[in-house]
Amino acid sequence: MRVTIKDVSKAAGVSIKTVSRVLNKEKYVREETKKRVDAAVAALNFSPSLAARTLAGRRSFQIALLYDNHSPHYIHQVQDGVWARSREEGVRMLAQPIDVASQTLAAEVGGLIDETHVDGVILSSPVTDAPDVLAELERRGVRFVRISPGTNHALTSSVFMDDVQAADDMTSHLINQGHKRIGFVLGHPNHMASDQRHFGYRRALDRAGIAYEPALVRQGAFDFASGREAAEVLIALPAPPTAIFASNDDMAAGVLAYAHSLGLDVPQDLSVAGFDDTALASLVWPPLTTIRQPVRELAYTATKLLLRPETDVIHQRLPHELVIRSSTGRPRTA
Amino acid sequence: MRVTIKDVSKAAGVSIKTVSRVLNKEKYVREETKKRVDAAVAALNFSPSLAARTLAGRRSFQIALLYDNHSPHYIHQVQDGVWARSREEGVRMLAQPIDVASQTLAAEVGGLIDETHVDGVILSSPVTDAPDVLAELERRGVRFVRISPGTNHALTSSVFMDDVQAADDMTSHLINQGHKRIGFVLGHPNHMASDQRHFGYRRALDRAGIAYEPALVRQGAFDFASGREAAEVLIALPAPPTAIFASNDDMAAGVLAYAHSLGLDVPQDLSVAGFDDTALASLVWPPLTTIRQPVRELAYTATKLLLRPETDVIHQRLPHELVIRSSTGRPRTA
DNA sequence: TTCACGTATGACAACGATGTCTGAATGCGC
DNA sequence: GCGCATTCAGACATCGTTGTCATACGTGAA
Repeated sequence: MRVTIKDVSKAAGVSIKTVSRVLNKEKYVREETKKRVDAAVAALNFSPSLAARTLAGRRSFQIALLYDNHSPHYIHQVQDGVWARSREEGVRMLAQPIDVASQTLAAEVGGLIDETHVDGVILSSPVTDAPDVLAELERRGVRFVRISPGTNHALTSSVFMDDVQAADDMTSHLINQGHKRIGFVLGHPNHMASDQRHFGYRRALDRAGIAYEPALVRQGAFDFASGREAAEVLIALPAPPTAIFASNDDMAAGVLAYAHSLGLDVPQDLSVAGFDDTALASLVWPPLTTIRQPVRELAYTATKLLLRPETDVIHQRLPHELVIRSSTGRPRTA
Repeated sequence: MRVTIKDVSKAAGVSIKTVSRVLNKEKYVREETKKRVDAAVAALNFSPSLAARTLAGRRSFQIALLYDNHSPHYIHQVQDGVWARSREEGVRMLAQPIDVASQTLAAEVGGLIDETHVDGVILSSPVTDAPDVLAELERRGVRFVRISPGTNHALTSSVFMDDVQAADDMTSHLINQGHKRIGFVLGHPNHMASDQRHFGYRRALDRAGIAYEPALVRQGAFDFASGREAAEVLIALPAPPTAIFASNDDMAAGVLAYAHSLGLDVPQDLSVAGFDDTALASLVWPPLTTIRQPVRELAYTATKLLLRPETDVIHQRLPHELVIRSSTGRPRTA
C-alpha cells in the first residue's frame, strides 16, 4: 500500500531511525549513508506522513493563517505571501477564515490548535486585534506574528507599513500639485488604519499651513457605496474640494463613479486619490493614484519571522509606495 | 498537558473506545452514556487530535482544494464555497495553489496526498483539465470532483454552468436592444470556456438571422490590457460595432476604459457587456451588464458531492443569471 | 594500554486516536 | 427458568513517525 519509512529503511539497508535522521537533517549521519537514504527516498517516491510526524514529534509542519473578510484581493495577496514562505520552509499553510464578531471565537481558535497541532499562527488584520484570539493564543503558548496590527502589543512580533506616513505622502502630493481644498473620506471606524490615515492627512495639511476643515472630511466604510455618498456631499458644498482623497480604492472608485455621473472631468475638475493599490486601481478610468501596500511582502515577512528559530520579538516596518497615475493632476484654477 | 480522549474517558467513567464511539457517532451507545461523554467533552474542552485520527483511522477529515491562479475574486468565492460545506461536514479544507504548467505537477500532487492523507480533492478550473493531475488522482484511487471542467470526463463527478447558453443569453439581450453589429472579445485560448462562450455568441446571432462577421471578433486573454487592445481595433473598423461583448469582466473593463479615453458615451455610443460578475463589474462606470456565474454555489455543491457517502458519478448543472446594469442600452441609431 | 569523547547507528517506547475482537448484560420466546 | 439473539463496553493491537537511550567505533591524550 503506502510507502513508509520502513520501506525506505529496508531499501537503503539502514534502520528507520537513521532514515528519520536524514529526513530531519539531523547531525551524525555519514555523508555516504545519507546518500543511500536519499536515493531510496527518491526511488520509492516516499513522502512522510504528516499525521505520524505530528503525533510522534514536537512539530506539525503546519501553520495557520487566520483572516476575516477583507477584500478578496487583500486576502489573496496575504495567502500568496504566507504560502510562498511556507513552501520554502517545507511547511503547510492552513488558511482559516474566521468571524471576529463571533461569540465562540476563542473556542474555535482553540479547537483549531488542538486539532491540528499547528506550530504557529499568522494573524492578518482585523484578526490581529481580536482580544479573545490573542488571549487564547498566549494562554496556549502558541507562537504568532501579526500583519498590520492596529493595536500595540509589544509581546509578539509584527510586520506593518506606516499608514500615517503614507497618507501624509499622498496628501502632500496633492498639495504639491496645487490643491488647497482637499476632501477626505474616512475608512471604516472599526479599523485602526482609518485613524492613522486620517492623522497623516491632517499632518500634511498642518505642515503646509492649510487649515483643517471638518466639513471636508466625511465618514466612509471602505466600500464603493460609502465613497459615492461621501462624494455627493463633498461636491455639493458651497466651496467644493478640488481633490478627494479616499482612504481606500473601493471608495475612490465610488467617488470616481459619482464624478462621472455629473460629467466632471477627472482630474481637471476633480482629482481623486485612493489607497491600497488593489487591482481595481488600474481597472477604473482614469486609473487611480494610490498608495501601494506591500501586502504580499508583509505576509511573506511575517511567515519568515514566525518560522525562524530565534524567539526574540521583532516589529518590522516595510516600505510603501506612492503610485502616481492619471486620476490626480493640477486643479483647473491653479 | 493536552487533553486527550483518555482524560475524557476517565471523566465520563467509560472506556476510551466508548468515547471514540460517541465522537464518531457510531451505533450501540446508550443515550445516557452518550450524554455523560458529551458533558465530559464539553467540560474538558476536548478537541480530538486530527493527526491521531488520521493515523489510526481510515479518514483524515481533510480535503484539498487545488487551484491555479485565476482572479483573486474567483478563487475567493471557490474557497468560500468549499470551506462552508467542509465546515458543515466537520472536515478541514487545505487550499493548495499549484502551477498547472509545472513539470513536477503529478509528483507535487502525489506528495500532497501522501503527506496529508486527504479524503478527497476538489479541482477548480484550470486544474480540472491537467491530465497529469487527473491521472495521478486516479492511480491512487483518490475521490475528486471538478468545478467547471473544460474537458469531458465521465468517470468523476463535476459541477458546472452552461457557458454556451449564458453567452447566448447575453448576445440575445443585446440583439433585443436593437444591436445588429456586436463585437466579441474572445477569452484566453487555453480556456475551454472561451470556445463555449464564442459558440453561444454565434448561436444567438444565427437564430436572429444576423450574419457572423469574423472582423467583429478579436482574440483576448481574459485580462484588462487585451480587452483594451481589442476595443481599439473594433472601434477603428469602417463600420464599428454598437456593442462589444467581452468574454469576461476584466476585458470589458478594458473596453470601457478605451471608450472613455475616446470620449464615447456608454451605453449611448457603445454598449459594453462582460461575463462573470466579479466585484469589478459594479465598481466601474457605468456598472457592467454581465453574467453571474454561481461560483460559490458551484464550489459548495462540488464539496457536497465529494463528501457524500454514495459513490455514483453525478454531473450537475447550476443556473447562471443575466445581470443587466447600465453599460448596455439601445444603440443611438436604433 | 587505557580512558574519555565525539561520531554514527539502532532498539524500543511513545504519541492519541481507531479497528478488531471478545465478553458481558439485556430482552425475548418457549 | 433456560437458551439465544441483540446490544453495549472494554482490552489490545495498530497506524507511521520521532524521542530517548544504549551501544559500537575510532581517535587522541594520559
